Amino acid sequence: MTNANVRVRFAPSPTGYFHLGSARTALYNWLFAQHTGGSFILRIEDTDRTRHHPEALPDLFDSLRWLGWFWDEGPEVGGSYGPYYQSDRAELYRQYADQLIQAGKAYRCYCTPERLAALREEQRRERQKPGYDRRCRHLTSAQIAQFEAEGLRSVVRLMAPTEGQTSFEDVLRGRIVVENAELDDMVLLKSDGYPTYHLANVIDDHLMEISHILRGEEWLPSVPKHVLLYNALGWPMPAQVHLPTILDPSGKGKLSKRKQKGPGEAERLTFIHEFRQAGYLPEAMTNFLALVGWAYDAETELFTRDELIRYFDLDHVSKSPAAFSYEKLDHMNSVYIRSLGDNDLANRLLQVLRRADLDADYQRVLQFAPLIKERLRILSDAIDLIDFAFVDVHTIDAETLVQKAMGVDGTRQTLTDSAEALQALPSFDEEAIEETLRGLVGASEYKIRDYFGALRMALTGKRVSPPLFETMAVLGRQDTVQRLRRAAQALNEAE
RNA sequence: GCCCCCAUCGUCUAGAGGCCUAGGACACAGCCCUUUCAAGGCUGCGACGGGGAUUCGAAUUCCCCUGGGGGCACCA
Repeated sequence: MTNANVRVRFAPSPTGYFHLGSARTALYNWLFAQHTGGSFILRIEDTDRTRHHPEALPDLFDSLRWLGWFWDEGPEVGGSYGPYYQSDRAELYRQYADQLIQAGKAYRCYCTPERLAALREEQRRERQKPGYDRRCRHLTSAQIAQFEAEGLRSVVRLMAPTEGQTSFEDVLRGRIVVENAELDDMVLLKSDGYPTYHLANVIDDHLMEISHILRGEEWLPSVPKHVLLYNALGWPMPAQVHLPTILDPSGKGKLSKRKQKGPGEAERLTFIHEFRQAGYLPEAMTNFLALVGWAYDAETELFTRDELIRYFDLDHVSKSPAAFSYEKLDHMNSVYIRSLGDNDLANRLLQVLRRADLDADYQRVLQFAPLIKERLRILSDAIDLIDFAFVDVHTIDAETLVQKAMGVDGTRQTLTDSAEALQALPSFDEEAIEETLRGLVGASEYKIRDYFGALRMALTGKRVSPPLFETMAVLGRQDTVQRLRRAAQALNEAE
């Protein structure tokens, strides 16, 4: 399907950092626009002045660009349907609100927040449906004049029908019908003069000529109210597509926008910048997120960006909520890391290592890249894996250095023998190292596992490391021999 | 409480009446490979929530129940 008239928007409100749930919504909008050749619009719904978070916007823009989901219109890129910040459009919303009042389709309500809270409280106690009781719906002009004279603050409410039904078509879910009695007179304009989501979103979607609304399922219940608004304004409604919720990994409840502890005490990653920081690849994030709520066929899970764009369609978007699996993301990320070229990987690792305060140099990282490539789930795994290569002295605990089967003397002997043999090698390359060391193990009474274990420990200070011979070759003769000798020395001192 | 949405392995899913003794992936278990850890290979475990109805035939259609999720603000 190619339709240049497709215009979709991602419309977050800047109240916090860009998180997984919003990201999936943004992605589907972006993919749908790319797929259809339409436009992807970014609009900032900043009409709640009390919840504005100063870092939200920079975080959002950085994250979207990092992911490569560029917007065709919106902040920092412009467009002919602006402004793209709702706070800059406030006057517009007031005009439409006035227009609705003039037409008798909306009215001013002078009820105080306190009265409304008390009303809700009472309704809750009486087990009644919460909702505005429409007290101000039929004020006389005299009453209105009096309230205005008293300087009472007011909001504008929609005059919703009390009987009949309202229905609409959701692309994924089909026809949805609700009783108008369930709807109440929603606030369109707040007392501070700013619009509510409902008013602003309807007006902007219309004026910006949005063709499809792809948004989270949590908006489904408010669509009937929007239908009323579109009707009151005499506008056609864009196609509605309500995306399934992303659930917490446990499958219990919506994925939180805030920090959440996983099993154990580990804090789960929530914000996109955290995934970036941890070393998830934007390609993998895009691929994985696309699959939370959409599938191409029974088999395929790995998609390039272009394939995603080519294959993505609304027909295969799922209706049921999906739990977010961090394990599967990790797996996919590791697949993407393994597919990276050595230079590419080295460049990405360099940043991660330096951020971890390691004095890493490109050449050495490049040499390690192929050795650790298949051992990384996320880029920051590299820190634990090869930090030893970028520190001069590492203290090795004699306790762990000594192999049980070899004893202190045996371990020390192994280290010095190996150091000597390696020192004497004509050529210090991987093959020569392996041949020599295997020869030494064969001549000794020890098992390969123990023998190499001691060397690994001496060299890296770890039980787990990249392959031994390759690591030695990367470290070089001098460094390797020195590490082995220092370790042997440490055993002397420990005695 | 009321309203809306949803329902296949533990999780993500394929499945649009016979191709299904239900396929793939993650996770998990075992074996192989192996200098550690990974990666890789092989094998295994494992699901159509329940009940009716339609039909020659239902995971696929309809109804009820149950379960899960979401919503009921001068927040978006």
